[in-house]
Amino acid sequence: MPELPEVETTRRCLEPDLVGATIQDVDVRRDRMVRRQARPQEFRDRLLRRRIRGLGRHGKFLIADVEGDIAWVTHLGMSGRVSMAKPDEPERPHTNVVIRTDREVEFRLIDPRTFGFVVAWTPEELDGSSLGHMGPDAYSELPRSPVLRRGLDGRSAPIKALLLDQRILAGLGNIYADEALFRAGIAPDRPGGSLTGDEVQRLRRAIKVTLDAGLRWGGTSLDDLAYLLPDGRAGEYVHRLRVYGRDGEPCRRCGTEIQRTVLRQRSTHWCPACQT
DNA sequence: ACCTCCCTGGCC
DNA sequence: GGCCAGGGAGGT
Repeated sequence: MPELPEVETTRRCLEPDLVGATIQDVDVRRDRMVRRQARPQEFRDRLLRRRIRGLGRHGKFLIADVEGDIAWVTHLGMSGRVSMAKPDEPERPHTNVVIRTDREVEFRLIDPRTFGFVVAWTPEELDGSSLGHMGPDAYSELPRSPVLRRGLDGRSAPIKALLLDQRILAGLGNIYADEALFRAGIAPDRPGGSLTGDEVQRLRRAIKVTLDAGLRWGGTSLDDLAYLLPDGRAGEYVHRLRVYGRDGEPCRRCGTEIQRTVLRQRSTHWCPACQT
């Protein structure tokens, strides 16, 4: 489930331990995790003995700025999470990548489904990657509503699908897209181009409020606890979700039963009374 | 502008 | 045993 609030929460947790640290060891236990590297060996070679200068994020991508103009990029996919642990702490199952530095705790990427990945890219490779074709960050670069509206103009695809398209806006996933549409009072299957100026303004505001709330509560840890903060705590936003995963339960605002439908192969949760 | 597939684990 | 799951690339 890692979406923008989970990745940003992860970033904030990692920052004090990673920024300024020098990478001493790179251990890839599953080759699949470096599948986006042209040559798998390059991941290790480009990071070893280099210093981490900063830690950023764009959309759902975590980006470490490494000496030598290398971007160490981590994506958590569907089931990934990072754990910062002392080397003598037992490893959890599916610890697929371990990176040790000159600091006390090591970076462990745990990812059962291996949809996540790590990669060390040069600036040119980064530009040519999906990261290079990503829209503005939904949290730190959220465009004004007239700009957003131009992006939706003429689009017949459902607004839910457009919110998930990272080339338009980067960072929303299935949970926060549903939550933002509920807050905006907009039905998920509305064609993007059919939204009025007022509706786009409400949607923009709803995205901001939803992401802020998700961040404030440390992100969303669902029942399976696939996502946890790097220190092992659970994100508490799951208790404040308005629609996601609440199908069959009463709408918190009007009491109508929350519906679950499938839109573009993704589960979609919404209140048929509040969202039109 | 769509589907399909990549994986593993958990739940019914 | 079958179905479901936070994401995204790749092919048609």
